[in-house]
Amino acid sequence: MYPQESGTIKDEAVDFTHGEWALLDTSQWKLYNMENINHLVSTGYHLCQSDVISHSRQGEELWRDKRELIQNQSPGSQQTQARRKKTVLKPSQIDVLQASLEQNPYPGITIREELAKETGIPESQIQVWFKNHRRHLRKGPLASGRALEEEAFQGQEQPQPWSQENFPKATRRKRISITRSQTRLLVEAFEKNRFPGFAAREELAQRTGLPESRIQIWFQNRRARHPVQNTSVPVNSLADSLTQRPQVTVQLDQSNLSTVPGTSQHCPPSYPFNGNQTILPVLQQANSWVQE
DNA sequence: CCACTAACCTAATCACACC
DNA sequence: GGTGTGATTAGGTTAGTGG
Repeated sequence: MYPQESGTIKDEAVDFTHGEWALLDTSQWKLYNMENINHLVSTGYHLCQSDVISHSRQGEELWRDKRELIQNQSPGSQQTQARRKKTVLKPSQIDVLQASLEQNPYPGITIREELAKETGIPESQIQVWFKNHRRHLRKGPLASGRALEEEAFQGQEQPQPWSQENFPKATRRKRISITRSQTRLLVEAFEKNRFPGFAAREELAQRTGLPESRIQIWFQNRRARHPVQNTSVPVNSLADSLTQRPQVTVQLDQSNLSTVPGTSQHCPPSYPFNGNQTILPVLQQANSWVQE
């Protein structure tokens, strides 16, 4: 049944022109998202959980990126930066970081700043580098494939030599205090766009005098503590759930997700699937509207 | 095309100041 | 002790780079 036709969600979904994307705000995007789901259901398209979640997540990303791309475009500007440009580390820099990682995978702010000085890499990027590389230590440098992951999962629980407890407690960055006026600027920006890209964060950094990395953290904390507000319109409140924590937990019946044996091949779950998965009330609701 | 990985996200939690 | 909020973490995802 899936895919019923040769088309994909992407093929079926309504898209906008470049100019139309620019005009979309958050709630309009959500409406767009839900109307696509409705459309797919009404045309008999078979959707599984991962489709909806994945499409919704990708959709918001897409919307976010397209919107930012367009908003940031000024006449004559080259390319917009939704993300920081990916830095390619030199072998000499990697050597320094690798040596430090082997000594202590949880370097405090002092060590990170020393490494920043030595390598010329910004401290915030060093922090990210350590975070990304600690997972190699946990999984093992060769365990990148799915088969290897499963093998590791089935294996015995082993004492983790790289566990945080085995290392001295890292000294934290000194907590910065954000003034009222800085907060006002940040909140203002947050209300316009909850996901500022690199360029937008840099601009905010300039305007507030705060480091870009702290602004990124501020937005992360803010998003977590100020979830998207529900409106009175049902379609919005429903779509809100797509970007927030799932709201219902149900016992999943695999047959509800697919009528075809071996569907997992077509429709692999985006997240580890344990049969007691928390899912979104999207399809149910979407179906009920279609039936009206 | 595909593996690798920097950059980014959420969620949970820690830490600390302030009341 | 409760609250607010900046900082850190794990784990998942996205997207650029290079073989």
